[in-house]
Amino acid sequence: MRIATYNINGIGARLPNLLRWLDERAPDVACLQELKAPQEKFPEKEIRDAGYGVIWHGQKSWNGVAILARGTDPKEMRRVLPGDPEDVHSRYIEATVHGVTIGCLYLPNGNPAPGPKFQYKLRWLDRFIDHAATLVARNEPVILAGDYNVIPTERDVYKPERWVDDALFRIEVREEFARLMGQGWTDAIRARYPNETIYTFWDFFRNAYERNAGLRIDHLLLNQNVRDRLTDAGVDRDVRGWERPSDHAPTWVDIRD
DNA sequence: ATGCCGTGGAAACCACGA
Repeated sequence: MRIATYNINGIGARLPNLLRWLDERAPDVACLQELKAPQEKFPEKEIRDAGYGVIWHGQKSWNGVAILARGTDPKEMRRVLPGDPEDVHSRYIEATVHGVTIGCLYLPNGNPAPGPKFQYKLRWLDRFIDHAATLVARNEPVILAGDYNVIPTERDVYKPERWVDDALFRIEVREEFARLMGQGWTDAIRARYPNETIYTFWDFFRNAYERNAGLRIDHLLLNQNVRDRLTDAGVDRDVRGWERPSDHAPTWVDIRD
């Protein structure tokens, strides 16, 4: 069973790319972020015609998350991150698919830092860690997949010294991420490739993809129940080189049945 | 050191992203 996360940066502009990726790679579950579409403008028919059941939480202009499941409908568990009724950003949706609980998240960017956006990011991370604590110990498989907007370590960015003041790499954010991992999650890409340079995002400009000036910010965290079932993990980095690509590449895990 | 690019929405510029 392959579970992928893919920040598509606008489902309107990215639909052909998304449909090609679903057709060629056939992930069993796909967590999408940055739909950038209101609820009623999500291309449900095209997704279903491609063979996927789907739930989504849209928002005009920004954010927006979805969970696709091949040949079945994801069973929705929640569509907001608990802890702040006044937070109206569409950044979290959670479902079970074939007995696996899957949280799909789009963590706030947080730039510029410091500032209100950075404070929002830290608050959101705090709420996310609280929610993750309720999931990590479950005696059932749980995977938290998405665009974390967190560079976990120096190995995960092409030039760490340039990013120390950025909201994706600031020490407060890295410490929060480490606190989350301390609950007992497994970073699947890092578990599969302990010592390699792996990126999931390349900026649109300055030929970042061609120079491999990337970041690893899309993550799949596995709880202890599912960790031992991990057989493979990777990044579909070639998708970043397709026509009209997102700036992120699909990132995935394979889980033994 | 920096939105130089890309998307969406509104209205031929701006907000936002990382």
